[in-house]
Amino acid sequence: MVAAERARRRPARASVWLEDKARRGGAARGGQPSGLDRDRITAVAVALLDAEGLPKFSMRRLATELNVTAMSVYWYVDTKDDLLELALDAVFGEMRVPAAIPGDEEESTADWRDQLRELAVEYREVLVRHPWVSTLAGNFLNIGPNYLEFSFAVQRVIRRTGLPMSEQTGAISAVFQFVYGFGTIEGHFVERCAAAGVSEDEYFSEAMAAVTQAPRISHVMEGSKALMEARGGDTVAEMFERDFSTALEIVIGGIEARVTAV
Amino acid sequence: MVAAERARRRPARASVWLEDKARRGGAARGGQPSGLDRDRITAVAVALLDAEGLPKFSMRRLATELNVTAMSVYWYVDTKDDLLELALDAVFGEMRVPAAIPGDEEESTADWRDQLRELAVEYREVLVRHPWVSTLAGNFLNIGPNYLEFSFAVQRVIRRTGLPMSEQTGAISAVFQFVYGFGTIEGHFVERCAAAGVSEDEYFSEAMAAVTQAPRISHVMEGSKALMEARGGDTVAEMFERDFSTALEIVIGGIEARVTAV
DNA sequence: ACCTGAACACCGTTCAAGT
DNA sequence: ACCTGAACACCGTTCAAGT
Repeated sequence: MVAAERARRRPARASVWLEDKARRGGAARGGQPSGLDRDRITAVAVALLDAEGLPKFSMRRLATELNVTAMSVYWYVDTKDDLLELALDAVFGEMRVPAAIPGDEEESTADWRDQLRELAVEYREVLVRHPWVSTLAGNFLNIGPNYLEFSFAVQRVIRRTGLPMSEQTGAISAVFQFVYGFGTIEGHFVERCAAAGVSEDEYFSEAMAAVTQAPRISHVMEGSKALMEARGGDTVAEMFERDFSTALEIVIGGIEARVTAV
Repeated sequence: MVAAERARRRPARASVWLEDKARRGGAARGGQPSGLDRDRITAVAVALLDAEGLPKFSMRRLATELNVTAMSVYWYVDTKDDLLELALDAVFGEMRVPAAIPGDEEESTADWRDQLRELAVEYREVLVRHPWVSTLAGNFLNIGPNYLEFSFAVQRVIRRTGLPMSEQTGAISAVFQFVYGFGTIEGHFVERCAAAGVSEDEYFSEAMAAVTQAPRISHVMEGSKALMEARGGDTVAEMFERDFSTALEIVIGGIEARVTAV
C-alpha cells in the first residue's frame, strides 16, 4: 500500500542536488536566442526574491523579467522548488568561509572562538540580507555545494574546541540554530520596515504603540516593559547587535565551560 | 511617494491580534445553520495543516472539509493569513507553562535550569508535532495570547538566573532561537518521513546513501563521516535527543558561567 | 446575520507544436 | 536544442445576491 502510494506520485527527488539533469552547463551565454542559462535564471530569481519577497515570486513573474515566456524556464529547471533551491544555495555562496588547509588540522593559529564568531556573523548577514532564505532553508534539505562548504568549515572549527566528538554536533546546533532563529526574526523585521516604507526605529515604536494599545494584549505587556528598556541601545539596530552578541558569547562560554569541566 | 504607496495598498494590519473585528464570539455553536464559528474553523484548519501540510492548505480545501462553500469562511476571518495566525496561536496553547504567581517573584523553589529545560521541551514538541508552525512563526508577529503567555513565562524564568537585565533578552534568544531552529529541522525531517511512508531510520539511511552517491556531494562527505558516527545513538530519534540535550546544556552552562563571572 | 455563485486575476505545470 | 501557446486544474478574494 505504501509502495503503491509512492509509485503514484512523481519521482519526487528530495533535492535538485540529487540526480538532476542539469541541462545546460551555464558558462557560455548567447548560444541560445534568448541568452538564457541556469546561472542567469538563478541570478534574476535572487534579485526578484530580494525585491519582492517569496510570496510574490512566481515562475510567470520571473519569466517576464527574463523577457521570455513562462515555460522557457522549465527547459532549464524541473520545478519551481528546484529553482528556489538553486537560488538558496547561490546566496549561501556569499558567505566568506575559511578554506580547509589540507594537512593542517590546526588551521593556522586562529582562535576557534574568533572563527566561530566570524562564521556566525556571515550566516546572520545572509539571513538578514535575504529574508526569504530562512523560509527556504527551513524547508529544503540544504545540501548545495555552497552550504556544504560552509557547514564543513563549521565542523572544522568545532573540532578544535576540545569538545568530545559525541558532543560536537550538539555544539554546532547550539551555535547555528540560534543564529538561524535570530536571523529569521531580524530579517523579517527589516523586510517589514522596507515594505512599510519606514525606518526601523519608526516601525518599532509604531509596532510597540499598536501592541500596547491592543485590548487583548496591553494588560499583559506591563511585565516586559522594564525588560525592553533594560535591553539597552538607543536604536533598534543597536538592540539587535547587543542581543546577538550576548547570546553568541553565552553559547561560546557554554562550550568553553563544558570543555574545561571534562 | 512613500505615503502614496502606503495609501494604495489595503490597510494591511500587521496581525489578527491588532484591531480585528472578531465577528462571532465563538462559544455557542448551532446558532448558525452550518454550525460554523471561529473556534471550529481554527480547529479544522489545524487538523488539515497537520494532515496535509502548509503548501496544500487552501481556503477552498478547508471549506469543503467544513461542508461549506469557500466563501463562508470569510465571514469569520478576513484573510487566509489571519486564519493561519489563529491556527498558529491555537497550537501554542498546547504548551504547558508555569503560571505566574502574583507577589511571588521567586516562583516557588524550583530551579531556573529545570524550568528552562521544561519550557524548551514544550516549544520543541510543538514544532515537531506541527511542522508548519516553524514557517508561520518565522513569518508572523507572534503576539497571540498563547504565545505571549509562553513568552512571559520565559521572561520570568530568565529573571531568576541572576543575569543583569541588559543581558536577559540576549539569553532568551540564545535558548529559544536555538530551540526554534532545532525544532524546525526536526519537524521537517519527521514530516518528510511520514510523507514518504517510511520510518525515520529507513529514511535517514536512504538519504545518507543518496547524498553519499551524488556526484557533486560525495567527495566532500568524507570529512563528516567520523562526526556522524561519533554523534552516538543507534536510532535517529536518539541522535536528535542527544544533540538537543547537549546543545541545551551548553546554553544553560553558558548562562551560568556568565552569572558567576560577574 | 449568515451563506452562496459567479467572476477576476492570478498560480504551477503538461503537452503538442513550432523553429 | 530551445522556445511558445493553449490548456488544465488549481489559487485568494471581491461583490452582488440570496435567505
